[in-house]
Amino acid sequence: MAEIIQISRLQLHDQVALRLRTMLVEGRIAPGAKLNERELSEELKVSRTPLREAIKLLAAEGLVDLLPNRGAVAVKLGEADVVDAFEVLAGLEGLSGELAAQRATEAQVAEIRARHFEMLACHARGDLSGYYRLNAMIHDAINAAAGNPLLARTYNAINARVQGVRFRSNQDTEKWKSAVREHGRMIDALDARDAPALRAVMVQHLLKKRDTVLELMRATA
Amino acid sequence: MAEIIQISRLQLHDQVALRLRTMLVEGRIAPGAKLNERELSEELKVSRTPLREAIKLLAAEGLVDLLPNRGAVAVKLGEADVVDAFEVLAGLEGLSGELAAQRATEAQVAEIRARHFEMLACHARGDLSGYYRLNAMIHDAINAAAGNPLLARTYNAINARVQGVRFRSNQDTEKWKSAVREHGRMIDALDARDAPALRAVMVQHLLKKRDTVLELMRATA
DNA sequence: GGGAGAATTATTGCATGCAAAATACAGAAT
DNA sequence: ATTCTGTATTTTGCATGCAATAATTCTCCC
Repeated sequence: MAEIIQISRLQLHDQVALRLRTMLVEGRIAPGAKLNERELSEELKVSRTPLREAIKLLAAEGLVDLLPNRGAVAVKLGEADVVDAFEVLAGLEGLSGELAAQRATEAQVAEIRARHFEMLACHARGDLSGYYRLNAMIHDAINAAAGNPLLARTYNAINARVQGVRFRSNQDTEKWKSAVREHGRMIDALDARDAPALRAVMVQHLLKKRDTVLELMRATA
Repeated sequence: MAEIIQISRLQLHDQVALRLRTMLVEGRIAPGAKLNERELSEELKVSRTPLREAIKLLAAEGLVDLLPNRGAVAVKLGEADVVDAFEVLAGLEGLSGELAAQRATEAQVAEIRARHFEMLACHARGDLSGYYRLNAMIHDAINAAAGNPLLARTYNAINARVQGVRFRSNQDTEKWKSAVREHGRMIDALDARDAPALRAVMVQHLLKKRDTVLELMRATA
């Protein structure tokens, strides 16, 4: 209940930021496209003031570039940007894994393990979107278990930048299988409370994902 | 010249954000204090619109908290917040060191070494503010040498949160000497291109700084 | 036909105005 | 005296208006 009230009480600029964010991540606003304030304010049925505030927020998150006196454009990620983003994400996830292995409660470990099996089920069924959903949940849970909200927030902010390309890079069967195996090793390391191992496997996992994304970028370009 | 034009061309909301940021970091706006829009707009001689945009930016950076329909308050860092921030900073600096050891050009290494000696000079003279300035320059240079602009930006954003407490924690002679020794080991590791060593010493350095800051917080509280 | 320059249009950036929410306050009831 | 309640004031949040900058179109000249 409280949740619903919270959501309905979201201020206009936050609602707008939310909608714009998904539009950007899902590619409904194409990379490189200009964000016209009048058009968007009509489409979203809000005045320009909250819209502009939302755009400033997205600029801080790195989802749009702000050109003085010329408005905002959706960022178009080059290979270098993707490499940089994954480098930072790998560092953050590695830290997250290290901390989670040390700090996770048994209940948290059990929950992560359960999600892991649900994810295996999605993999078995070939349910990619379910897999992605569970995958994100597991990573969120690990971030939560790490017990550092700032780390989680920072990770999510940077992840949002590459979410678009991540999400379009539907990996092939072989890569998928290998990603699942890596997830298995994550669970093992977490069970064993082996912090360096969990760090290593999470970093490795992300670097592999980076390569997949880069391959896709090169293929489509 | 271009710099000056750039600066004068800074949009109003960016100028306001800049001024507010320093006011927050330097404690001219006390932690926990409310940011009254009318007061601030009169003090900074701007209308509420760019002021509000600037406040939103600072909220994204984590320097102020936004309470719906009740405005913004300067964040008051608890011990947990400081611990979290330094944990993330240590992770990022560790990564930065690791990459810098691999990627720095000889010219960059030389420049960092030169700055290091200038810093030693400040230490010898007991010039704390010069020391801090050089210290920050060295860390920026290492971030630059790491060759990941996103990493540098992320580091700076999180560093801004704790800049206030960092900067007030004037360490005693013994701690200062030990910090200088650690910096020496950084230069050695960078010279030797020993990435794991540079990572380790930078993480260590930051964790020590964290302890110093925590001591000060406990002492003043 | 093509290009340089000027006028027009569109768009952004900032200021102001207005309504809704929150806070402060005064008085009454317990 | 304290707490509750209704009102007044303040303050925030959003919409709109206006000026300045950039984009576009049109005209004139080559």
